[in-house]
Amino acid sequence: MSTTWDVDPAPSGAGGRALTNRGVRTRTALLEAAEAVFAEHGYHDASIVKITEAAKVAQGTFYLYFESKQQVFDELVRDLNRRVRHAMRERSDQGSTRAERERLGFRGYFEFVAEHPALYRIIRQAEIVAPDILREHYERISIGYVEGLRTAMAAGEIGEADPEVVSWILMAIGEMVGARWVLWGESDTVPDDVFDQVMGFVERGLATRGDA
Amino acid sequence: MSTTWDVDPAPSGAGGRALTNRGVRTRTALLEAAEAVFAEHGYHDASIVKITEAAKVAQGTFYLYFESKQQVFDELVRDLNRRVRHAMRERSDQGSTRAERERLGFRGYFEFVAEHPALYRIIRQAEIVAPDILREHYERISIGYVEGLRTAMAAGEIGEADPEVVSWILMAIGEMVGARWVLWGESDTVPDDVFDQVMGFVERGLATRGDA
Amino acid sequence: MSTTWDVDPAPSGAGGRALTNRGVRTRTALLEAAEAVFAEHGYHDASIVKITEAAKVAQGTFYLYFESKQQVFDELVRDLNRRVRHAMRERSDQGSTRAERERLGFRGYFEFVAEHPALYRIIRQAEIVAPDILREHYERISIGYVEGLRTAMAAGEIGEADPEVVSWILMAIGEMVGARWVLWGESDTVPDDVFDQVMGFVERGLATRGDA
Amino acid sequence: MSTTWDVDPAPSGAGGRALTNRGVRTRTALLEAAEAVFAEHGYHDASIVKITEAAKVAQGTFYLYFESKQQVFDELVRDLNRRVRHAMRERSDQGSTRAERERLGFRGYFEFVAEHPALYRIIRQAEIVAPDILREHYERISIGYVEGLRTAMAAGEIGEADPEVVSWILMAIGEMVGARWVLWGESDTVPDDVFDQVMGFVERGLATRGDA
DNA sequence: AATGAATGAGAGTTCATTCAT
DNA sequence: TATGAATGAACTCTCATTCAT
Repeated sequence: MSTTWDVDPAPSGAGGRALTNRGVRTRTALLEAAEAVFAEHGYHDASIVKITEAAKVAQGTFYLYFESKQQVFDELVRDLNRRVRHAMRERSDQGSTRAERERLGFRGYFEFVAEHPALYRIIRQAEIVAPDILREHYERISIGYVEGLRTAMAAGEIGEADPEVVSWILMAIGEMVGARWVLWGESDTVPDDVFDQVMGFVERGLATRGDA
Repeated sequence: MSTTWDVDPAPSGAGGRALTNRGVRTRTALLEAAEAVFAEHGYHDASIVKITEAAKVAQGTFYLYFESKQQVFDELVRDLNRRVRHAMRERSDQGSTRAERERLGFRGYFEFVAEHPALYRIIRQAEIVAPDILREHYERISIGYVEGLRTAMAAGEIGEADPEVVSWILMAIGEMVGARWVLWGESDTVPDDVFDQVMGFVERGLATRGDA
Repeated sequence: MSTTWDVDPAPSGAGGRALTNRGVRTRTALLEAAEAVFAEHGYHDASIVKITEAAKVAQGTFYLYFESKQQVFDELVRDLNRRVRHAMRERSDQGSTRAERERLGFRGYFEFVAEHPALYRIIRQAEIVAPDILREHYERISIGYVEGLRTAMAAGEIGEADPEVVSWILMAIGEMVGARWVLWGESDTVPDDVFDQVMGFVERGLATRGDA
Repeated sequence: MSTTWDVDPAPSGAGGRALTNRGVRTRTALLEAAEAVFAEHGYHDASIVKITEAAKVAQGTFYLYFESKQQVFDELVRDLNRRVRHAMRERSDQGSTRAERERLGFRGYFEFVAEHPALYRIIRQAEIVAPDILREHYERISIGYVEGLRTAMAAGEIGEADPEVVSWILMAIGEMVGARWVLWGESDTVPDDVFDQVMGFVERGLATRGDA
């Protein structure tokens, strides 16, 4: 079920040129440094100097691997998207019932946020800095959701509803709760009682009219 | 029930000094210009030059009324917060049943977004540029919600649940749906079928277990 | 007979904005500094830092008055063009016979080169850096020549010939002799014997067939 | 009559080391690439990357054959000088009378310019980039002229005059007319009427007083 | 109250050259 | 002989802020 954009592209240099092993290492170092720096300072206050310093390479080296500051950012957002989706899918696959998979998926998402607060902030900046890629990001997560929702509806496990709308609602909840209780909160994860409240709301929202 | 931060503060100059009538006019012009410029270019690409040009004053004049670029931005976000809450409350007050008020509140929010897409973008930038004020923004909206939810729960109109968690869920849904169907969408408002789907989910989520 | 491009344009800032007295002074300082720096280092090795240092202003100040390095250069070339033509015309106007005016014009040109070797080098660079403006430069000088040549032909003082072609020949000679004997030469001016040789060639070249 | 600097020097590597066949091929490729790149972009905007890309070798390879960017440029100018002189001489040798040789020489020069506009631009840049070599360039052409002029004077074919001065005048005319009518002009060569005008001026200029 | 000239640090980016393989 | 990664200084240009009038 994996689509083309799930595939991790082979790393290449700024002109699309192939890389030696050494080149791959440097590129990775730069990408990781960029991730950290963007997260800490935000897109605009992240500078190439800071990134190259963090990667321990000279300024010019940056441009051997990326065409511009914007380009690394874009790549980072796409990369993050792949990783979030992977994390969620991996977790939810372990559940045996539909509801359990739902819970595990959310848990997986919150854990991901807790582990990569850096990346979370990057996504949020994309609204201004790379709007197209942000939409792509949401679309992709949405598509994954829609699939599962359709199956569950067909099986009568959840009520009939427009799966696309529902998918955006679920994303919304995940993102906001993640921000409020993981990023801004004091604890490292969404507290159990809050999590239960959230899942309660979601389950009722998804339920066939008349049960829940 | 209005709290202190609901009150529109009397405008003052950069040093907190009182303003003449002329001063008030200039300040207002600058604030409006800033709003437009921040919305169009984003925080970082908005420059003082652009703002003062739009306000038709000299560059130096800016600093007679604001201490820094950051400060105008903060003020703008706070101002926007007041306006959104006002718009929502005004609308929902016109409903007679709880569910109707809920619907009207959401409608009000989406209309506000449609009319002020500019301001919506400003809020989103605040995540990076003025995180404290952004949290303040959400908290205030949350508090308004919580009030209403508590009353409704007491009246048995909706199910028992942690009203704070629910309030954040409602905000999440409003914001994401607003972005997806109003800002990025082709239409000027959330299409009726989508709106119904959203409200359906919300009503089920809020419902007492066993009804809906 | 002065044309529009002979008129010295009122100095203005980068955005075309009007200048205060102080502004005019700074602009002039920058222009003079640019002239010196371009001449000494050539277009590419002339840097804004060097120019602003020479003008004793901060780097940013440069951009209050000029939009780019290229723009100052263009302006400088145009300015120089005005000055060369003025110098030549002024000198040649003092002559009483046609041949004398010819000699005085050349003398004026060589003197100008001797006094402004800086500007001479700037012109030469224009070939690469601002080719359109360079052609403009030659065209304007040519036009001035053509006028005088036509009159002289009508009066039978020189032979019939295409005045435009002749004008380019005269420019060519002036420029090359100026480079060879003034700029690269040891003396500060074209030695008398060389000058006489040059004028001899020119006079014969201009002469009506059969005399000289 | 050929002098030492007419001899095409055996190609060698950066340290003056001898080259294998393969080395010679690489070096030639670089030189040709450099010619094209300098001509298209000008000295400063020509980069080693562009040159090595055009030559299809790696960046580092450049420095196996040349010590610096400047050095290739110098070599290119010298090479060009050889070729222009060769082209002119070859053409003028075909004439039977002195005047005919004169015409053919000019024609040859203009044709060369038309065929190698690229190289023409390189020469012009040398004024700033490699002034000494530019003077060398003119000197060499001048010397060739002087020879011929002296012979013609001795034979009474042209008037007595300082042959050096005359040679610079002739170069001046060739260069300017070439620029004006070949490079900037619409046609591929100097139009016949212009050419006749030019040669008329030159012949009169060279003539013994009293004839022409 | 208002102007606009001036500042200067810092941004992203380029490029001739060197070095390790 | 050839590669291509790495360097780092230098470049042009922007902009929030201050200052003199």
